[in-house]
Amino acid sequence: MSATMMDIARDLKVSVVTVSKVLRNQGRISEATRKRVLRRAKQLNYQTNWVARSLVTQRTYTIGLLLPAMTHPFFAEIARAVAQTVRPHGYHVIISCFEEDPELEASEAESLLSRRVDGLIIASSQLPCRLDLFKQVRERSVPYVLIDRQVAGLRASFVGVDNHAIGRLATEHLIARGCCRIGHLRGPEVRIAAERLEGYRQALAKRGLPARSCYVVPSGYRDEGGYAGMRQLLGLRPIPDGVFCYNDLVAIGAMKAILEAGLRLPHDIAVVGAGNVHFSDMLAVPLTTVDQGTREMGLRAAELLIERIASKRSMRPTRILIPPKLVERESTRRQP
Amino acid sequence: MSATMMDIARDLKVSVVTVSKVLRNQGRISEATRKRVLRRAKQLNYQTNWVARSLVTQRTYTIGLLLPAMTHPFFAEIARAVAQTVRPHGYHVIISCFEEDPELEASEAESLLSRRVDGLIIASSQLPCRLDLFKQVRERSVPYVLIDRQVAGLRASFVGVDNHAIGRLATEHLIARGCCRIGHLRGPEVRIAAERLEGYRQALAKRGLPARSCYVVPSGYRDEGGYAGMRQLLGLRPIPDGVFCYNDLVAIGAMKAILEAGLRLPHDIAVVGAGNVHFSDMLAVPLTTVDQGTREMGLRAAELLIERIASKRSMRPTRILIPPKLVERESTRRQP
DNA sequence: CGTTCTTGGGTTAACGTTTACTCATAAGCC
DNA sequence: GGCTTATGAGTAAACGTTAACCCAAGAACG
Repeated sequence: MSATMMDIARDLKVSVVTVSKVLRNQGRISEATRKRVLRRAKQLNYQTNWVARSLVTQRTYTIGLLLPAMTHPFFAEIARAVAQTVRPHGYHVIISCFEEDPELEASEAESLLSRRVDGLIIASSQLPCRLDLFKQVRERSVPYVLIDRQVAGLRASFVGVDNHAIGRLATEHLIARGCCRIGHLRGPEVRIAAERLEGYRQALAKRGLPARSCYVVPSGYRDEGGYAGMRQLLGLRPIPDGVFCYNDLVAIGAMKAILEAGLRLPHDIAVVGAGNVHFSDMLAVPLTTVDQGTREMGLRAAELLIERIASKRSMRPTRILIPPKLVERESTRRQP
Repeated sequence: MSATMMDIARDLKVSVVTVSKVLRNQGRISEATRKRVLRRAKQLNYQTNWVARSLVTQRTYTIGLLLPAMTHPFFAEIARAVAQTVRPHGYHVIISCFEEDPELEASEAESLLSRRVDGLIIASSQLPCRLDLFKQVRERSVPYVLIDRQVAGLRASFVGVDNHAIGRLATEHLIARGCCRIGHLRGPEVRIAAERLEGYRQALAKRGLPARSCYVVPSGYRDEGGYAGMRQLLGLRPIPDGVFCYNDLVAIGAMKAILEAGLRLPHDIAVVGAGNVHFSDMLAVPLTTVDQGTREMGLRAAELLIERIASKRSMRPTRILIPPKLVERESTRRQP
């Protein structure tokens, strides 16, 4: 199989500890033996056995990333940012997707702990908020950071975007573009969606526009839901002249419904999404969206986690809110 | 910290081995002690320490997935399929993205081996085909399966799609829809692209259509490249009336260029993509594409790998080619 | 020259499991 | 009742490292 330190030690007639010290650049070792060990290691193609090292150091240099989905561009982007951020620190990432299934989320979290990950980044399915899960995690004193989705009733470090601001920015933008009957495809029943909805309401109120409850339609978090939701909005009279969508995927579904109905985009209805996923500006009608700093979210969460792992003693929970930015494209570019 | 078998053993005044046997359901244990151990384990909230177990069993129940990118929907889908397939077998997946950087690919592979993954699934950056990397892998006799991208000169198990067939299907479909000046955005300089190009040529030849080399334009593998490539095609006279694009992302870029030029889709130019990524049918003009069975690719690769891991002795390399399927949508729906 | 450092290494014991044996005791059998 | 055979456990060693000490020999010093 693969060579061990013992092999090197035996060949060179030194102790394993000497080899270990050389390979870790630690302790006093004469230049001569250092060279010999290094040379033999290279010859044997030695590679650290991380399993053995982890057992004694109690550090696996692995973090777990618990995501609802990874085919969703938003989470894929997060995963990428996290992986890139922790790599320079020597960490690897085990990604576990629970496909929005809380049962699976719990069992995967357990499983990751069992593998002794050094820390966890979690975008929890917050549906039945599984505080017991987090009690478990805390009990084992494994540092963790929540990302994107907060969990009610849990004091924990969190990195996310300011969802109120997203709702406000998007809605204010629609108003500025002359829309006065603004609908909202409000996504699934999660806190994030509620916050964006709240931002939407605030913006309407601030401009003195009416908030008609039938203009707010649930839409899930994918395009299919956006398509269905938009068709529902199109059934109303008068139809909205602007729609703020929970996210870009929902917006894509919505735009499709709009175009299918023979309406002009953005002339008849303007659309704003949220998330600024990569292909949003490559659509037939490039999508105006609110960038939620996905990359930065992943990056900050990873940095925060690494910091927690490094400093033994538990620190106070930190909250980081990324300020969103409006990105204007064709889907709202019209005369007020 | 977390409870160990020793804790349980001490409490119950039995040996660790007894505990171990109970927890693994192995060896003869009386029902009475079995119950006692299980109860205490639950009380202490015991969880297998996989690091320790891995050290002695030489199995980590972790596989490495080496991908060029994970924000690309195609690879995200593969990652998902792989993870879902191996989970029931108790495996976790460490995903490592090398962002199309061969250096990073090599170092990540090494790093995964160092962590003693039980197997590897690799979509190699085949650019400078790093046979040395694979020699390494083989030397450690870690089973691996190549996915999507073959590596020239390497006899290894491979799961991919029949790329000639993709080129043929797409091109024949365009011909059947009445196109006679068929362009091709041929993607990056990789074997897959060459195979699709070959399929494209075969189809043209079979129908006696001319293969004009200026109609074949490189395009990278993302939408930006497709956009640029299509603009180049639009500069030709006569312009093509049909385009087969390396993949869906490229096709999206191409469609954008077409619409921007004021041409009608599919009336003036029909477009076929490849990959059938999730949002292809949610575009303004839903994209006709060739489904490459992405999910099945991931699934088959994972199954193959698990099989290899299970059967100690090395088996002969297997090649699995998934047959592609044409999915017709609006982007080619026109009268012949 | 005796004492104290420094240098370069070695010893021993973990880390938390599993594996391969061994060994009492009780049961079964003629 | 003496023999074999199940049964239910235990012992010792191993997996490949690292951590905490220890120690001999030479150097430095007064």
